[in-house]
Amino acid sequence: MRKLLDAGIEVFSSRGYHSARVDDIVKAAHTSHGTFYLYFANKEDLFQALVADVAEELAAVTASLGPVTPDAAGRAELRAWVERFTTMYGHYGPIIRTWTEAEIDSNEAGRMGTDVLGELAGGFAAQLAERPNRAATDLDPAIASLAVIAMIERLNYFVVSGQLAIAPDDLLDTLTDITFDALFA
Amino acid sequence: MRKLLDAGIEVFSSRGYHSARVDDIVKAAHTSHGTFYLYFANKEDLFQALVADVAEELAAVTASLGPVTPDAAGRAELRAWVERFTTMYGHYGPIIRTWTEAEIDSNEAGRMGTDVLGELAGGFAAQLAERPNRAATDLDPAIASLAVIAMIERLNYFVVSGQLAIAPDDLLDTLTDITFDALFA
Amino acid sequence: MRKLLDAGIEVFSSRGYHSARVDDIVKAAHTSHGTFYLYFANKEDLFQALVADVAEELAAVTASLGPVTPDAAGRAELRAWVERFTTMYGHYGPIIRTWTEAEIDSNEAGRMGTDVLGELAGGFAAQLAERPNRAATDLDPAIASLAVIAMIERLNYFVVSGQLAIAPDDLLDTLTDITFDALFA
Amino acid sequence: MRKLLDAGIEVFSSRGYHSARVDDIVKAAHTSHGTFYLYFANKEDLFQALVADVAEELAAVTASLGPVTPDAAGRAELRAWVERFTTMYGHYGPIIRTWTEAEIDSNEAGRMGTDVLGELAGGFAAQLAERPNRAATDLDPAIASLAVIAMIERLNYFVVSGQLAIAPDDLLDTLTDITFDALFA
DNA sequence: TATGAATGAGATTTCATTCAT
DNA sequence: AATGAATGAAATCTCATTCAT
Repeated sequence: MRKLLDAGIEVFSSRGYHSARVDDIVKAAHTSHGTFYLYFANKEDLFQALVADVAEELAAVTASLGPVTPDAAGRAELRAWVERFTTMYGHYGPIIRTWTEAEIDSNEAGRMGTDVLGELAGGFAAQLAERPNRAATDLDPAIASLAVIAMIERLNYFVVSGQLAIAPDDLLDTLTDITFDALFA
Repeated sequence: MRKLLDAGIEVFSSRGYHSARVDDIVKAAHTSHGTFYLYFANKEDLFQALVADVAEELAAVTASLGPVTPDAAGRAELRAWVERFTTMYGHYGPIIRTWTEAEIDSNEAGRMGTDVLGELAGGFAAQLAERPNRAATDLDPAIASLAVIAMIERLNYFVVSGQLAIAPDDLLDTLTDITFDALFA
Repeated sequence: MRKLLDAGIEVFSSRGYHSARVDDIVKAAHTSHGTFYLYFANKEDLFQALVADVAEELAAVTASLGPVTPDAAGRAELRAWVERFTTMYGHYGPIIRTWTEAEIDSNEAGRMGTDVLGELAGGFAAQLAERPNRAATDLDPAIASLAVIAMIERLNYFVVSGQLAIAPDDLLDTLTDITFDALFA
Repeated sequence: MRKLLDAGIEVFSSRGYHSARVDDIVKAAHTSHGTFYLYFANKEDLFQALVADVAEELAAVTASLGPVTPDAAGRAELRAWVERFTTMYGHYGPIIRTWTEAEIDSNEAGRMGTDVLGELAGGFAAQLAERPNRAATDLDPAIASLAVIAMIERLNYFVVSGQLAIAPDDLLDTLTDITFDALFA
């Protein structure tokens, strides 16, 4: 079963949800079709299991955000968080991007897409809501948070998918600075 | 042929690239399979034609960016540009998000994905490159530009796909402010 | 119409009956599908028209056989006849071999196959029947005639189709000698 | 798989290569399309497998030719060989004639056509080459051998395909006599 | 008489899923 | 628990034929 899950990551990552064949997965797992259907009801079921793993990881990352104060210490805290996100994304990113593809279907897994990004954004928004003076700026914290999360996820996606080649530090610095300036400065 | 292209937009939008069947497209176009293959070699060929249309629109939007000076006028110029992008995305967004799905395949259309976002980012980066004092900040203009473009595209995506419900003005204001502060302030 | 017939020879020759598409034929004839169906009811109809041409040529060759006496003069006469057959086959052979392919179908043209070879054989058999002393050998003239006709046709086929490369004179000499010895010596 | 091969013989025999549909074959084999494509990549692949079987049989027949001396014993040997060929042809002939049809295509199976007949002819030619006095006649042994093989194959074809109705003994006697006189007398 | 865009029946091929062993 | 051969529904694609112009 673990072999099947790992094979699922591998195959969904390289071929995407729709193009991934059960045959590819069982071959990668060195097992048989029969075994596949012993553990999972169907292709989507396996995918959901992977998505559940990813959601757990994402939740952990969300929870790991400490207070981002409007100073250098806050910026360092934020940078560390972006780094954790990036590390996590480096591992599960391929599934997340497949997830994006599957979103187009009206299946359960698909609908989870924004929810999880929304949760990440919620982590930022929660901190902002507690800052009275933040109201001074005219940006809605919820929307702005979602915007920067969208940016962080999307830029990581381009890096993970190999479409964008930049140094890890540049990625972190850029995302941290824009996020910090936009939300926490 | 026009009917087929329009039907293509419709079907790819609602079902995504892989789930769209040629049968759906010809039904939506009120024509026959034979006619489809008269004009297009296969499903991907039709998709590529649509992508070419979109790429043209994107290029037009890219070219339409006037000078974004670090003042209120510049911010207004940027906001107008974001609005044009959002309008265009409202129309072609469904194809762009399908495009994102197709990116997973190693086909020609897929590979165009980042290229075009890269072009949009290039529009920003070009302006920044001409500003001598910009060098003061430590962000690489190219990467930062790509980051905000990723944000703009992704947030619009969530809105267009109905996963995020916010007022159009809030969307524009948020994206404009973050972008302006990150790149042009 | 002549253009279509010629195009038919060309296309049937190069692709065979089943693989030849009406589209190929009209393209080769520099005309249109509409025009094709103006002159011919369907693909088979055009093929039948070509077969009728070939049958006519074959009948002419059959009729051209003079008396083959059991001496050098007879051998020369036979050789001249084989040469005429070979010349004719060089032109219409491709259609004849397509004909062989079409024989497998239960269409009218197909069924004509052996009939015409039978006619050619009949030309030989008729002469043998008039020779009283021929009865001395134990071969049935009709069957032996068909056998050598089969040989002549088949060997020419291999030459015409490019599967067998031999000098024209060797082809003629071999076929003439075997035929002469088998039937007329 | 054996069922599919047998069904292939049956269907190719009755409909020919191009007209045979995979659907016909799986129906004849009482199996499904899926199973067909489990064992064969496509229609041609199955055909090639059959051709390989036939080629093997043909090679066995070729190898079975003993010395054909220029006397009654040699003639008997030859007649026995022709009988073996005819028996084999009675079984595999339908595939061989389909093979002839497929020859028109430029596929691998097609190209094997003359090669195998050439092998059969080679069996004759090899014996003739060892006979010093044979050089006396002016016929090239290789060409003459091919001519009689063409005759034997083609006449058997007409019999097997039902286009020619003659007694088995007449067929054998005719082919044996002509071949013996042409090559071995 | 000539055209060629449009048609749709029918052929090939794929692949998620089942089930006897 | 594990297997993998078998299935067949569904998808893609072809091409002979029609018909409005």
